[in-house]
Amino acid sequence: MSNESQQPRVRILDTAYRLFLGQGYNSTGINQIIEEAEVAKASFYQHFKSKEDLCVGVLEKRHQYIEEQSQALSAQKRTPKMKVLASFDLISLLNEQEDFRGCAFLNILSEIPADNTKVREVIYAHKSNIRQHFKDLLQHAELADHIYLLYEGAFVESQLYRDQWPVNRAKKIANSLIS
Amino acid sequence: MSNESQQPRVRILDTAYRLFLGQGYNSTGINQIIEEAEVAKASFYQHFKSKEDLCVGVLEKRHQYIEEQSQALSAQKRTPKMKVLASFDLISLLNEQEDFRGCAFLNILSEIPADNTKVREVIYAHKSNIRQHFKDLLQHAELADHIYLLYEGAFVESQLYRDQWPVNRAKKIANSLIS
Amino acid sequence: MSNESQQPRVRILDTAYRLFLGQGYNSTGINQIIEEAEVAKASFYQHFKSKEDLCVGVLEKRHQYIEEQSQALSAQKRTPKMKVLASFDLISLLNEQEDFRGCAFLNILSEIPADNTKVREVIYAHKSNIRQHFKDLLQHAELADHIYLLYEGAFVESQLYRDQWPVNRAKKIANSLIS
Amino acid sequence: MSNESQQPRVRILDTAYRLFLGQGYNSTGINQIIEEAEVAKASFYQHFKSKEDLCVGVLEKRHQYIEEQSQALSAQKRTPKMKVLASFDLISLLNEQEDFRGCAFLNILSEIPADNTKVREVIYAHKSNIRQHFKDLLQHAELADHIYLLYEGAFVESQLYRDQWPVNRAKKIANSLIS
DNA sequence: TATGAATGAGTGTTCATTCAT
DNA sequence: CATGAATGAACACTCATTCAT
Repeated sequence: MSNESQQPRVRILDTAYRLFLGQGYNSTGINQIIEEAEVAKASFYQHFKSKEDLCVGVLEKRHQYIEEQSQALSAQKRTPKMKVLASFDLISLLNEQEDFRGCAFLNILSEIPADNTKVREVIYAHKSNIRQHFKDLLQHAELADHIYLLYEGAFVESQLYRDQWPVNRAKKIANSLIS
Repeated sequence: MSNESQQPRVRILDTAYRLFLGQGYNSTGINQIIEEAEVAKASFYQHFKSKEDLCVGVLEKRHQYIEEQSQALSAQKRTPKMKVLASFDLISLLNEQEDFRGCAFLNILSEIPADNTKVREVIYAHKSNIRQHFKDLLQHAELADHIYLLYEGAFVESQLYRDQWPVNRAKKIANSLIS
Repeated sequence: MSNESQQPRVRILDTAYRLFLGQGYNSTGINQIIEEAEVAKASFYQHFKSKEDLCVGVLEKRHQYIEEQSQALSAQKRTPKMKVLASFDLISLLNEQEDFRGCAFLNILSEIPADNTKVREVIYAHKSNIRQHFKDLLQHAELADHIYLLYEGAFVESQLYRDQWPVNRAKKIANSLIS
Repeated sequence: MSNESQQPRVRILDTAYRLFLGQGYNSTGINQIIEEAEVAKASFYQHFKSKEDLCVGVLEKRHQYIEEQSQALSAQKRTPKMKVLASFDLISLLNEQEDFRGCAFLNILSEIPADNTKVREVIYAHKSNIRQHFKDLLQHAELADHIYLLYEGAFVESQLYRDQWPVNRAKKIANSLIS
């Protein structure tokens, strides 16, 4: 499927998604995006009113992807416990597929100014969603947050160590925690 | 104590420390640093051969600060368990003092290119040190990593939620985990 | 004809041409070029991806100019011998017009790092072209190179002595060499 | 013989000589010189009041070296003709030893502003000296300048072509010119 | 709707030189 | 005599964004 067979907006979003995740938000310039997406600069600003706006779009796309993968992995499992543990498999999968780039949401959280409300809200929504997901499955708020913190810690640490050990460890712990 | 009463190198490092932590690495330009540190641009490059080099300096300073604070809080405690729990108090303290900016090391990890070895190594060393700290105190590798992942998760999540709940939760869990 | 009546790319090239020839490549900064060409800095980099790229452009423009002048002078002459001798008149003309700045190609050859392939190739192509020109006219390779070396020597020495004597002498010798 | 066993002035001069010839005048910064010469910055300015001043020193040293080599090659020859031809062997030698960097005097002539009288005079003196050398040997002003122009052309062209052909050709021509 | 030329403000870095000690 | 810290100005280059066509 060639680049030109897609709508400009889609091409921009796909390209930015790939670049923001692969090399970071600040390290990715508008020029690189429009060049690789093969769109004109003004076309870009027709579809996204700013780089920040694009960032929101990318994070929403990422959210959707994470959701899909999560549900795909979860669907094969029968018990809530196994569904929870599947979340850690998702991190493993992303680490492998994307060479330990870590959590796109947390990375961008570190890159944007603290007062960037719009982007922060998308990140907040995504993470709250995951947190709630654990709560829904486990029906035990404290345990859910325990798992959630392990999940987040494992994600961020596997990026730092460029190794799956934090995920493996966290999953093992989670397994022992959930009755 | 006025700005000029310090050595230029100290002024640069202090300023960069404050700015990198407060507004991020990429959002802080050399120009802002030298202006607020009141040094000439070439003076800056006499003391630090690049911005990356300064970043290493800042992270080392941060490491030192974290160590000092950690030991100060830890010194008041008698048992290993209480010393471990004191680590969570340190996050609480930093969150309060620095308005939930999160972990400087993880933030910068997200900001730099993945192949920046020098900076990554400082970050790696700092985090490995903390991980080892828990291992030394608890004499139980698995438990130590459990605590470590909670610690990291709590740090990163309190930045996102701009709230102490993740630290409080993590500390409470840690308290129950350690016999 | 005012500056603004031209396209930005043309204004940049004309300005750089004038400055590189008049004051040297390294002594001419991008800032001076864009200021005198009355274009924004980013506009410059839209048309030329680097200073080196601009240098290539300037040398190509110079090549064109030399060719035109050479053919203009040559066209009036009937015999190959007279056409060869006209080449020396070209040096005289340039020396007068441009105050003995010497050969732009050789000057820039001295200014750029030895491993700058792109620029070197333009210089090489220009000089090879001149050398071949003599060979074509004289149909005698050894004689042609003899003339070529005198031509180059005359160009470079008139720059040093800020005087036409080397050109006059070289032309006289050439006259006596060609049957 | 270690670096420190020499006087500072000598170390600076030797280093600058090597660097100016090897990588060019403008591409060589004061910092690189003092670093490789292992002298303090202020020590440098004690011995040379400016970079231009150092340049004069380097060119004088170069002049001396060329003279010595020239006389060494010349001394073995008996006739004036053979002594003249030895000059071309010198270029060959330098091309080999110094990887076709060309004539240091002409290179620097191209690098400095046209109004730099002090440096120009050293260059002028050196070249006048060579020109006079040919006149003295040949006792025939026109022939001497013919050889001189070939000599200069050969020097500059072997730099451009990174090949000995111009020197070989020029020497052969000179051989046939001198009775 | 789509374009690409144009922009001002900024990036990190290096220059040759001076000065207090 | 020797030092190394300090400097202002300049370096080549990139940023996200706008606007006339």
